[in-house]
Amino acid sequence: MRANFSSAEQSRSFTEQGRRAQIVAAAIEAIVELGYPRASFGQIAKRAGLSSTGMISYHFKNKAELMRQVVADVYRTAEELVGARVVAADTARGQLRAFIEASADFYRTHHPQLRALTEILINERGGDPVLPHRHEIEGLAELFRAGQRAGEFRDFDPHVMAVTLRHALDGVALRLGTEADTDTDLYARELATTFDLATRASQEKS
Amino acid sequence: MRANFSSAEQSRSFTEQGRRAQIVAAAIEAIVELGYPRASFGQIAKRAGLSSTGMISYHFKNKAELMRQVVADVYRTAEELVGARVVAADTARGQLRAFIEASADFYRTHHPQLRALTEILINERGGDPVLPHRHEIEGLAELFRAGQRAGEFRDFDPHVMAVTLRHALDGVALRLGTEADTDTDLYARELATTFDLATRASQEKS
Amino acid sequence: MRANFSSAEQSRSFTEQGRRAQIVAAAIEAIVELGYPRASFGQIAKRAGLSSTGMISYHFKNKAELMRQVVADVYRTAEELVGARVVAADTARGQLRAFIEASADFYRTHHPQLRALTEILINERGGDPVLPHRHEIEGLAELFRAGQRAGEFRDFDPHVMAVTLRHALDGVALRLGTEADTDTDLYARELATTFDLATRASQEKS
Amino acid sequence: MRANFSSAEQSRSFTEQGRRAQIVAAAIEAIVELGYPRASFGQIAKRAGLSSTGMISYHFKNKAELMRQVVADVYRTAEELVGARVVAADTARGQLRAFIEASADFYRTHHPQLRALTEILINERGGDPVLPHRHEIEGLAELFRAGQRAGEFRDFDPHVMAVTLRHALDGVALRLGTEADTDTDLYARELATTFDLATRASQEKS
DNA sequence: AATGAATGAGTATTCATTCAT
DNA sequence: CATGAATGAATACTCATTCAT
Repeated sequence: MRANFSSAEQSRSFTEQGRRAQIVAAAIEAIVELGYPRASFGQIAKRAGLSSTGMISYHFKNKAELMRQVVADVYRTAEELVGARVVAADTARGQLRAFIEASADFYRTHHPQLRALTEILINERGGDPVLPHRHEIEGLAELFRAGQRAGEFRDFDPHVMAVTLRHALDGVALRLGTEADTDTDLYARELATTFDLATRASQEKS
Repeated sequence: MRANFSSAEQSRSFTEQGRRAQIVAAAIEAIVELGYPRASFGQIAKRAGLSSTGMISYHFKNKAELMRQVVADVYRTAEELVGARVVAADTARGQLRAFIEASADFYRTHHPQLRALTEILINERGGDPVLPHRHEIEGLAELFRAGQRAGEFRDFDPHVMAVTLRHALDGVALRLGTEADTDTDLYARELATTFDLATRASQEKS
Repeated sequence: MRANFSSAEQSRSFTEQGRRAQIVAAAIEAIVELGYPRASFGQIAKRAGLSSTGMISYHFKNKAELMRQVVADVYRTAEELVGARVVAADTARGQLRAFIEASADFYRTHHPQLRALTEILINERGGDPVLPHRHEIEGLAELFRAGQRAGEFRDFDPHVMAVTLRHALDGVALRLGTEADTDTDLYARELATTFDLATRASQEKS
Repeated sequence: MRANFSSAEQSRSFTEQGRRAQIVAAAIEAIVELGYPRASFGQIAKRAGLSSTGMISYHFKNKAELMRQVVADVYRTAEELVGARVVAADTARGQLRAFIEASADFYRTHHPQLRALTEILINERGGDPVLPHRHEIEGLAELFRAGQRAGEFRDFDPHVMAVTLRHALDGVALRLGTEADTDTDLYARELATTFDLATRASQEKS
């Protein structure tokens, strides 16, 4: 009954995992609609179809723990979707382009999740949740370093470039929230070209 | 009346303007120290040397109005400092570099203001405050368009590039808040090179 | 059925009686560690090795009923241990001394029970639970009256003296909770002398 | 306007001191009527004539701080009333008797305060509030030591006797709460005799 | 007999805002 | 201008109790 919970995660059956996922989804909804500071347990419970905020506390020790779960879930999903496409590419340039395009796709298909993630990371400070972001930037920096070693990329600071790309992508996510008509494909193409030009070794063919 | 504002800001003569500026400064302090959701009137009053929150309500109709004032003040200062250095350059490429370097300088010298601005813009939604950000992006896009018309820049989407640059710079500001040892000069140099490479008209065929 | 109760208390055979005793013991632990107001069903269940508070409600109609059971259990145990030593003495003076010494021994060997009892009696009011305390004081008063009839004790108010002794002993119990190094033997000796002097018929004219 | 606040303390004028005293009084009422665990801010506010619990938090940082204030107030009053009568006596025996009688009087005239004090001290553990009690016991022990040095008292452990007396008196206070018809004068006389007999040097005349 | 989920009332505390002085 | 008191709603979180399984 609880063996196949990973597929039941989206269902309405009230298993522990199901309820937790339901509450996480409601938290994302609430943050996107109201903004982090107004995403109270009351609002989250309402969106989760719960009759009282007590149930949230029953499933999550803390508000902080709930938020940590939101962050972890979004990161996990993003890494699964983006990572698969990055490793499928064989050159560093190809991986960079794949990363940017897969990220943009992820923003388009999961933009509430992304918006919620951004708000939480900005507002929940001093705790652990920022760490994953740092972890992700390190992964990007490593990609850049590998490309530099392979002679595909010019000589730039990999960490700074990783931060730049990461936040440029975050910017797209934020646009998606406020400008409904944002064309993600355009952004993806432009960003891919922009960072290709900015990173490639000068003698490379485009 | 507004010419000697910066010197009156620190004085003890509590003109209407002075009090407002004092409260705005205290709000920035509070947001930076506590984060937007915990920057209450109580905390702001304490930092402004006021013994009651009533005075804040007396000078600002709303909390939203206070936040709007913070945003407006930071934008005005930034535009003054950055704008002066941008117009001093004669080519579009030079202006782009000047913009990036001046922005980085501004972040270094005004990074609490920047941090507060970012937090407010993320959290305070649905109202006017986002408009200035949009206005600034339009200015950047115009700079890009002018450079393209002059043949200095390659053919890219000016709006997307403006958003990308804007958020890449925001990323630096966010780093400054969480990583104390961030080297703004390094970021400035790297970003200038990055966006120069990403925007300039191709010198070699590609 | 109740003869081998103390050994069944630790066993894993969860007879009705065993479960109830287990919960009562956990309640005592919780009260001692957290104080009465924080000794919630959750804390009690955790200490009883139960995974849900529902089981407590299953075995006890009320929180009040559980507390009443705690009080009753402690009283029964105390009366058994102390009573045995009191009746073994043949004079009233001897019985008084035996009572004090046995009580002090009981506090030393059962001081969590005593602490829990005290906290419950103070906080749980308006119900029956205070009655046993009154009953015990009546027993003490009777001891004093018998001693007075026998000419062993001077003429004092037996009820007041019973209350005085009862609470003086309670004081020792409270000390044991807060001052870890309390010397029960010293207290026992001093109290025995004190109340012997305070109660015995005068040997010299006064 | 605020100069004579000590007389205005009981008045209905809304000075800071007056409001605090009013809330302290309401807290005592609530504890006596409902017991410590049910003496919530809501109940206290109701008894203080306040329309919301927010006002209590406005005047007291914490519930703990409010309770600490209750304890401090009751101790201060008791020390004033009892201390005056103790120092008026010239022998240690006289001081002991004066202490017991003054304490009993205080319990009679201030028994809600005493009841509240006892409940707080039992339930609020681990904090500072217990310290005054310890301080008071030290004072009693000092009285006993002085009497022993003067040859008025026999050789007993002054600390144990102080604890015994202190808790015997507490017992009277507790009786007053549950047995409405308790005769404080009887208790005072009996306790005075009891502890006189228990402490006096054997050759002393009574 | 036992579990875990659910409920709904209750907890202290914080908040922006108002108002009399 | 400024204060401090007051309001009332909102906050996260805990609780005893119930109930389906």
